[in-house]
Amino acid sequence: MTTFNDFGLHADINRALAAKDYTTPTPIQMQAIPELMKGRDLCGIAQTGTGKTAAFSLPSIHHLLTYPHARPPRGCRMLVLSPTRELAAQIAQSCRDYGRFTKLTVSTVFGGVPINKQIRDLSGGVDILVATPGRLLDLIDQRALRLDDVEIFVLDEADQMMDMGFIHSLRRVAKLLPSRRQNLFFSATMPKEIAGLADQFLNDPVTVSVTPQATTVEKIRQYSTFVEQKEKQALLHSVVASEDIDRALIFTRTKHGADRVVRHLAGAGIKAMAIHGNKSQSQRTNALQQFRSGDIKLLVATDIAARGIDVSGVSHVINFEIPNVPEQYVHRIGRTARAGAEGKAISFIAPDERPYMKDIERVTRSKSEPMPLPENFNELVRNLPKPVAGPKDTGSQGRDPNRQRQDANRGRNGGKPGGDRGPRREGAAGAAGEGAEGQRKRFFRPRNKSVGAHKGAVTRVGGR
DNA sequence: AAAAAAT
Repeated sequence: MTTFNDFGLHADINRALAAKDYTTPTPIQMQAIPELMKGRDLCGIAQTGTGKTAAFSLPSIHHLLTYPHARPPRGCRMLVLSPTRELAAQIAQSCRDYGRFTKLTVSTVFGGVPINKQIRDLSGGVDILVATPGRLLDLIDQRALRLDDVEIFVLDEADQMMDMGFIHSLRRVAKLLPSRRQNLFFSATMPKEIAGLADQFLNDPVTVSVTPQATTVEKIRQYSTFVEQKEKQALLHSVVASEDIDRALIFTRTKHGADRVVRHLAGAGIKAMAIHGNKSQSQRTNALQQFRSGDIKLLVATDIAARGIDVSGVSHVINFEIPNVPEQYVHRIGRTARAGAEGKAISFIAPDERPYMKDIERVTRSKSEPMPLPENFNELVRNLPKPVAGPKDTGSQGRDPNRQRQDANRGRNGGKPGGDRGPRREGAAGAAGEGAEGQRKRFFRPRNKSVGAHKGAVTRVGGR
């Protein structure tokens, strides 16, 4: 049987693994680590929880140690991009753990927190940088960071990074990377568009897949209940009371919805916190930290927490509202039953959500078990405690009519999703010289066929 | 259609 020691990783890494009591690699680690140590590009189809972070960070740290190199001032040797701040923080923490017996430096940069410390951290250069796209570009624009020295580039949750609003940043980042580098690309699902992108982006990649396309994790028992939207809150209270919950993640479709659920729970004397993109970064960090520590057992979240967030002991995922993208369901319920544990997913399905659930069952090729409403449900609905007042209800209302900056960003993406309308619109950046070649659709440098794929094979770009 | 990500 393969153990971590068999990979021939740097001794300092093995020491860290031993300290963590890690001996047996997961399937993705088994497949990916040897190839990555050869310097190959990698296309990984995997969710977090499959051991993905270690799969890419261990061989990368090995590379950084084996080919020592002075830290490039204001640069980094390895760059990891993540779609959410929480995930970035989590990845950075893993890298620190694995590199704890080395002198490698790990930094993380994302928005919502002061930038000055990040600028200072970067000034002398770092070995590993984990970032979200917005702040990364901000730092680059401020000349606090450059990407010329990146040897390893990791794109995590690539399918989410392809979304509108991310893709522009991603293209910019890609252009700033040196052409010779190792690319690692991870995506939980691999729909056609992503596969196409991966193809442009990776150079003769090894493909590893540990979850068959968007299928539901086996260990999770899935239940669903048909319930009117208005009565979901009562059902939630009943579920919280009757289920043996260690930790539960409750997903809503909107940020507002998440807050409302928390206020209702509070009204019934049930402690819970919300996490979503309208909360300040400190509130977000705090909520996640309290959920991790067990101070709160219920975390109500938008899909900000659907991916990647790795909290052990999540016994239940409750879909208070059904996601309308089936893949998102897979991500959500993947927050439970992690690392061999068992888990339960319970979905509340309002009449108008039935089609979504159908879609989900088709995509996951699984069917959830019906969970009946409790006997005394009508009574529960009638006696539902009032929610505690929200911030809006408490104090001065609408004393803020100058709220018209919402649309400030609108102009940029112009909202035309698939719109290939005209080659012009490179938006804000203005006519940035940019090659005229038909590279509208090329998010990344075209894949260079130049054989070899070996370390030495210098890939050239732009020479056409 | 919503959410995320820069201020």
